[in-house]
Amino acid sequence: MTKTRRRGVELEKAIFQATREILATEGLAGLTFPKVAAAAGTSKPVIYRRWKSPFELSLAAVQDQIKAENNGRTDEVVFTGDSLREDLMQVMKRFVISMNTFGQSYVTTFFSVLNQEQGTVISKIVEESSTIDIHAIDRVLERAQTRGEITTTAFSNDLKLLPFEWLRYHVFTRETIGDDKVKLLVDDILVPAYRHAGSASEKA
Amino acid sequence: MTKTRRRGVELEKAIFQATREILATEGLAGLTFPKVAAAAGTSKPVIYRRWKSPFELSLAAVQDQIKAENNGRTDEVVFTGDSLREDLMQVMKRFVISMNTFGQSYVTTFFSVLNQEQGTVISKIVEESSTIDIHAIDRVLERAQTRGEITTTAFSNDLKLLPFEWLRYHVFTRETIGDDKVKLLVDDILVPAYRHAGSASEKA
DNA sequence: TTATTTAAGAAACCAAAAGTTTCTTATTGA
DNA sequence: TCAATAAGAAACTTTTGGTTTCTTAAATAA
Repeated sequence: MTKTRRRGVELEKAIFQATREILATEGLAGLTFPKVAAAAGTSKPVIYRRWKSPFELSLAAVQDQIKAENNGRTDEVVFTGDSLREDLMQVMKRFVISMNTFGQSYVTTFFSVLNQEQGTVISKIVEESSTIDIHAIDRVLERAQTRGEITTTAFSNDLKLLPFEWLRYHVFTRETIGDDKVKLLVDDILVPAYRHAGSASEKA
Repeated sequence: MTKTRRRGVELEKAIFQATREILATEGLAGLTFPKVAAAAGTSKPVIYRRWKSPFELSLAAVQDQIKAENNGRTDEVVFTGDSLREDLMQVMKRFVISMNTFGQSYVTTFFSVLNQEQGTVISKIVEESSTIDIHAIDRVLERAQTRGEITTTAFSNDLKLLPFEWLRYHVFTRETIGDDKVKLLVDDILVPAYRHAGSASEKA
């Protein structure tokens, strides 16, 4: 009988997988090297040799998943709608999908809990995705302006980010985001807001 | 020299105080009975006799503070504005203030981290405050309808809760919520959204 | 194929900190 | 003043995270 002994990337994949499972069930606070080793069916020294802290391991595990699922990022989408509403629906639906897959554990585990230095690392990640989100909205707005649906594309970043942040909130609270929320967002919030900017009353 | 030895409510207050301090600095993950005992200047058995887990203690400590600061709840506010916009500003500003005081630690510490059963307890708390929030918005909308500013008060709870949830999101991410966000919310989001409902185009 | 290198896994060990028990004594109030 | 209650000190147990050592499987090259 040949004792099978995994090593290299194969072993690493198993460790990442185990890490993500613990992250999902117990959060970052419950992630310890001994637990990971047990869950991955390997030994503690293997983990300690590779990573300095559970936090670093968690980042690696999440990035591994993002890399694996990195087909169809919100960034490089081709918009095909023929109205502001259609384009917005495309952006938001795509966002919800990516959120409900890898985003689920990624966002949920990484907020709160993080003390001092760790917070900055997460801030970086959020900032990056914010850039992508804003970029997507900008393109949608430009298309809408070309069509003549809106009269300006000059909106604050706060406004542009609001829909994404609101959806993320619901990920925090472990709710499942359904089509109803997306529809509400697009039809009752975003479209009116963007159209409203062209109107008269701009109070200071 | 008389050895002073606290007991009863006096002692309990000190324990709650210490609990909140640890909660604020290290989060729920860092809250342990020995630490609380040390911080409160008492002994471990005192804590162990009263609470079953750090989580239960944390709930008690936060509720204690809520009870103490329970003057001026969003619920029983008398609205004095003479427009939909004014009333909305009052609601949201009050929310931000309460959020920036006890809400700060309360919300920040309790999301994520929570595994299974704990999540449901928190959901309860959030649900309760949601009820209050919706109630406040309802009253604002009724007043606006009476004034003739809007034609209906029939909006989904999702829509009514959106502003509160968006603000809470920013509390999560440890940002400070300024007047700019409140103004954006009221002028560029809420007022247009509520007014929009009366308009023609209601797509399915 | 065999020798050599690399790295995984088992097991024993250490240290720190959470949790428990016992006993003493201050405080309250009958 | 005495009895009942509850706080605090201290010793102890248990758990668990982290480290070290050694054995041996797997990969690589001679």
